[in-house]
Amino acid sequence: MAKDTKERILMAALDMFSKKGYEGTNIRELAASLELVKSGIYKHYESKEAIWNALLDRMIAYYGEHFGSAEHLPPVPDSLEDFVSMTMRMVNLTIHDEQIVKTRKVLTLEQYRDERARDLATKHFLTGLTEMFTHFFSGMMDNGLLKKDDPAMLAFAYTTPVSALIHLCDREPEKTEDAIRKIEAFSRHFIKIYGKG
Amino acid sequence: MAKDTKERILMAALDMFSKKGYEGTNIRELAASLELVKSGIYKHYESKEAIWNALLDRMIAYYGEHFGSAEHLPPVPDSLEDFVSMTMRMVNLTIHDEQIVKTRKVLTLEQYRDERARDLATKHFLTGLTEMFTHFFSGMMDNGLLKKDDPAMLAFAYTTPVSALIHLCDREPEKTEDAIRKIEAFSRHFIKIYGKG
DNA sequence: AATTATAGTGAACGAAAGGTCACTTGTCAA
DNA sequence: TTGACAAGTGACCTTTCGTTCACTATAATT
Repeated sequence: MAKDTKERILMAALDMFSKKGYEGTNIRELAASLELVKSGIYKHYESKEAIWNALLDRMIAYYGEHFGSAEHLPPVPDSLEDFVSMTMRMVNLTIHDEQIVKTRKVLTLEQYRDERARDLATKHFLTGLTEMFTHFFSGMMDNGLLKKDDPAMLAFAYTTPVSALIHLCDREPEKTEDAIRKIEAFSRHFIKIYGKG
Repeated sequence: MAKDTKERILMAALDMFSKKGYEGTNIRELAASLELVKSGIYKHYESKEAIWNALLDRMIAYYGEHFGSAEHLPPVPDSLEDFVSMTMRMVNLTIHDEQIVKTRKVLTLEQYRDERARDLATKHFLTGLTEMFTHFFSGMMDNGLLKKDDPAMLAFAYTTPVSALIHLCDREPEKTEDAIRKIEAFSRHFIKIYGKG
């Protein structure tokens, strides 16, 4: 009679949805993975769709808390080397944190079916990262670390290649090491082009 | 008693798979969309999975024919303006050709479930484009249009942002015009940075 | 003209899906 | 100690799924 069953269901759902998609997931299997019988699930959620909605609520809230505001952002890098290592720290987190990986996969799989998933996908994959790095690049131009340019354009040009390789890791985890090396190489290429000095 | 029913089934499957995914697609509905009764499908394909495999065969073959070899590539651009307009032509094709859009969506939805879809997804979304533009950039460096640099790195840095916006169009078609403008802006930014003269 | 292969129909099937319900069990408050 | 409630069980229900099959209609072949 664990009190955290409701939470465990949510995490198991995230896991299964990320592997098989919403339609491919069935409640019996989900229950079994928690050593529970399917009717037990319905003590905590009234339907499969309710689980899905709760999960999306959670993902949206999590995103808002961790990436939505400027307070959780690292400080603007004070050297180009610092900028590279900040990127690599973020990349390593986002590639190796299972929960984040599963969240990306779920959003990838359900983006055409669910409007809220679609919107969150765009934030996760594009606009969120761009805004975040627009902030950094703005600061780094004031810093004198980067040549003056359109920070939003640079952020777009910087984050989307990184994002493409993160997606590659999600798709083909065996290429992770390679991808990380490539991200670092790209990062260094980038500061060589846009960096001052 | 149309002879092309087998082909029409494949196209209807591409359509439904791209909207609802493989698991979310059911044979009754697929048949109905062709004004056929579900058992009629089984006169042409022995199972749902057989349809899926035939569709993947088709997509793989199509990719090989159209993007796999250098013969279908446009010539290396002979001016930077030509390069931008070549990009925009390609982008417009890939965003507006329904078949290509659906193919991308299907690969997006099934990449974690099916190994062949996974491999084709990587080609479609990353390596194929990169190789193609490596070829162009190589030529344009010989041309004297671009500064000497690592053409593969430039291709990666150029195609992944474009690709990100193409994905955005797939996800949120109402943003297509905006995305196209942004691609052109990025393209011009890119040649300003890397172009010679 | 008779035959045969092909395309399509409609009813039916078994399996698996999501969901309900009466019931049991363990926990905690009164 | 008892009562109430939350958590979990197992049997069961309905619907939907993929698939099969006996049958019909049509077009091509002999």
